[in-house]
Amino acid sequence: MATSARPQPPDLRFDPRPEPTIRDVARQAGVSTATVSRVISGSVAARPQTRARVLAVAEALGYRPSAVARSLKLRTTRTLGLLVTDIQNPYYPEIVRAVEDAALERNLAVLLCNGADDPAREETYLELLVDRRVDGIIIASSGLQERHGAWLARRSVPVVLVNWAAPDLPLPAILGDNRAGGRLATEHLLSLGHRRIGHLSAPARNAAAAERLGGIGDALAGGGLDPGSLVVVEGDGQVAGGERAALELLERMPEITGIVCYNDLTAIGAVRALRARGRQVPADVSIVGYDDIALSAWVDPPLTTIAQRTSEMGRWAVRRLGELIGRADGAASGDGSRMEATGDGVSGSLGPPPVILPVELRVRASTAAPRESP
Amino acid sequence: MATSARPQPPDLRFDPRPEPTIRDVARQAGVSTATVSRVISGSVAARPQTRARVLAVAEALGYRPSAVARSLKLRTTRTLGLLVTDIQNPYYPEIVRAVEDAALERNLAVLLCNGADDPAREETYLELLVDRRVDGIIIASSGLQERHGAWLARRSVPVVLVNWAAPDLPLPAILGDNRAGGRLATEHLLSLGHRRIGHLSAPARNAAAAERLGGIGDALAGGGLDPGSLVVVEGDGQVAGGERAALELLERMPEITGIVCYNDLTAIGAVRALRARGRQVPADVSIVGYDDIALSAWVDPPLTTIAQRTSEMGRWAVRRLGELIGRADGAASGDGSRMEATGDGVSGSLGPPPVILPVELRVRASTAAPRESP
DNA sequence: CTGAAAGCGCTAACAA
DNA sequence: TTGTTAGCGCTTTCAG
Repeated sequence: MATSARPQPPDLRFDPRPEPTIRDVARQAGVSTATVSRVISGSVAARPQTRARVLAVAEALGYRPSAVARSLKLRTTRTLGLLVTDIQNPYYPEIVRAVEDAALERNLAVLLCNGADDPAREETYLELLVDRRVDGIIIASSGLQERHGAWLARRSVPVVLVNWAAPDLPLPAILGDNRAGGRLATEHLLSLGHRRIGHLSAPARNAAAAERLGGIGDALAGGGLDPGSLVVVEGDGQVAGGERAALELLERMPEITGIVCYNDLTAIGAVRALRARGRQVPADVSIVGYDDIALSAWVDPPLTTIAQRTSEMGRWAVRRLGELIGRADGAASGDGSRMEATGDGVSGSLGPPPVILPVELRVRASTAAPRESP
Repeated sequence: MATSARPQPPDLRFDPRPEPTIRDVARQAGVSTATVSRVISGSVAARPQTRARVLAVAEALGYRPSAVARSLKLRTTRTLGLLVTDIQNPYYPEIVRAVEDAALERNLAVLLCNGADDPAREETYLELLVDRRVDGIIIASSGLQERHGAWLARRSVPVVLVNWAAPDLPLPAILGDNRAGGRLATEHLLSLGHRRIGHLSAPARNAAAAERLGGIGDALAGGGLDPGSLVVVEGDGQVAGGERAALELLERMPEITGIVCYNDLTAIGAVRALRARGRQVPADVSIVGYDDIALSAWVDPPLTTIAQRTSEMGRWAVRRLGELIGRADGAASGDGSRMEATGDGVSGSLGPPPVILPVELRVRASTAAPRESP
C-alpha cells in the first residue's frame, strides 16, 4: 500500500533540514550580517577579500536569502496575482503564458488564481492576494466589475485589466478592438458573397460580446444590409453552448450561409452542429471564429478567425503594473511593441481610456463563397 | 496617448495607502497586539467583550493580517509551487486546475511555474520557489530528473511528482498506468479487427512513451501478432509532430489501418495527415489518442482515447505534500477517492513505489472496424 | 484572560 | 569599508 492509514508515519515526513540564514553565513565568514547582506545584494561595495570570503561561505552553505524576510523588510513581495476566468478555457493559458513570461523577465512570481466562473471563489482569491501583499493584480476575467465592483473600488493594491475594461472604474485596461473584430469577420463573409448571415454570441453581460455585435452591425450596414435583420442566438462561449445555439440558429434561419461566432470555441460547436444537420463547412455554411487560439488551426476545417494580440496584452499588463507600483526596476527597455491607443481622450474622472489593440483577420478553411452566389 | 513617454508621471502611480497593521488595531481597541493576534486567529479564547471590540475595530479598519509577516514568524508560507512542462499544452491546465482546487480547499496558494520546455527556465523557477520558501513543490514535468536530478537530490523542500516518476530518486509520485493504457488502446484496435497497426510515439527520453509502447507490445503479443513488427515513428507530443510522424508512418506502412498515438495532440496531427493523404478516419484508418483532454471530444472525428484521472492526481499531490510537510492542517477528511497502488513493494532505498492510477478506454468516433475485415 | 517581550531573517540608517 | 542597531508585522512563551 502506498497510502498508509496511520496519520503521518515518521518516514512520511520530509526531513526539515532548515535553510541557512544570513547569520549562519555571517558567523562562518567572520563578518556582520549587514556585510553579508551588502555583498549578496551588491548594493554597496565590499573589500574584495571580504566579498570573496562571504561569497565562498554562502556558496558552501547553499545560502539563499529568504524572500519572505526580505518581503517583510522591503514591503514588496515581487509577486503578482493573476486572476483568470477559467484556466481550462484554452484562451486563458495564452494569457497566463504571456503574463508569466513578462513577470519572469523582471523576476516576479505569479500567483495563479482560477476563478472557475465562481464569484465566491473569485472573492476568496482577491482577499488571498491582498493578504499575501502581492505587488499588483492582473485580472483577466471580464465582468468582474459587476460581481466585485465594490472590492475593486476600495482595493488596496494596483490592479490592471486584461482583455476587458471596467466601464465605471478608473482601472488601466488593455483589450482588443472588439468592434473592429466583429466588423472584420462580417466584412470577410460579405466579400465572399454571403448575404444571409447569423451570429452566435455570448451572454449579454459580456461587454465584448456587445462590442463585437456592434461591429457586425457596422459591416452589415456598410454592405447595404439591414443590421436589424441579423439573427442572433446566445451561446456560452464554450463548445457546448455554441453547438446548442447553432442548432437553434439553423431552425430560425434555415437558409443561412454564414455565421460569425463570439469565439473559436463557439465556432467549433457550430461546426459540430452543422455537421449534425448534414451541412458542410464551408461548402454550405461559412463560419468565422474569434481569438485565434492554437486549437483553431488544428480542428477540421481550420477556422477562419480574428486574432488578438494576447501576448502583447500580458506584456503590457506586467509593465503597466510595474509603473503603478513605481519601483523603477526594469528589465524594462523597449520590447518593440507598439500599441495604438484609441479613445477620445476626454476620459473625465475615469482615468486614461483603455488601450485598444488592433485585431486581425486570419483566413483559414472554414469560410468560402456561398454555393449559389447571387 | 495612453502610454506616456515621461517615466511614471505622478498620476500613474497607485496611491500607496498602507494596509493597517496589527498595532493599529491593538491601539484603537485599547489592547495589546498579542490579544489582537489571539482574537483574530481564535487560538486562545478572549473575554467576549474584548473579542467583540477587537473584531469591530479590525472590521472597521479593514484589517487583513499580513501573510508575509505570518510566514516569517510561522516558518511556513502556505504556498505551493507547481512546475509544469508547458501551460499551453492543453493537458496541463487540467492538472493546474486540479492542483489549484485542492490547494484552495486548504487555503494554500499556488505559484505557477511554466517550464516552457526550457531547462534553464526550469532551474530558475526551482530556485525561485526555494527562495520564496514554498512549503512544497509539485512537479508535473516529466523528465525533470535528467535535467535537474542533482537539484532534486539535494532539494530542501518536499517535492511530489505528478504524471511521471523519477526512476532514481525516492520522490513520491503519482501517475497513470501507462503500460495498461498502451495495451487497452491496442486491444481496442485488435478487437475491431485491425491487424496492421502503427504507433506514433513521443521522444524516447520520455518514460511514459516507453511504457505505453510496452503496453502496445503486450497487446500485440496477446493478439498473436509479432510486437517486433510494429512500426513506430517518433512525434513530439504536439500536433505538428504528430502530423509529420503520421506522414512518415504512411510512407513506411501504406497498408496501415490502425494507429495508436502517444497522446491526443499527436492523434489530432495524425488525423490531419491522413486527410491530407486522402484517407478517411475512421473509415480507412482508425486512430486512438491518449489523455482524453477536453479537446479530444470536440475535434472531428471525436477521438477514441485513453482517459487519465488527472484531477485525482492533483488532489493526491496536494494531500501528499500536506503529509510530508507534517502540518496537520486538514480540510482533509475523505474526499472519497480510492486509489489503487500497484508495485511490488520491494522498493529498496527508493521509498514507496509510485501510485499508479488505472486508466480507461473512452471509445468515440475515431475508431471503427477496418474496411476489409479479415 | 491579558500584556510585555523576544524573535522569525532580512535591510538600512547611522556610526565608527 | 564595516559593525551596531532598529524594526518590518506577526505569534508565542512567560508572567501576572
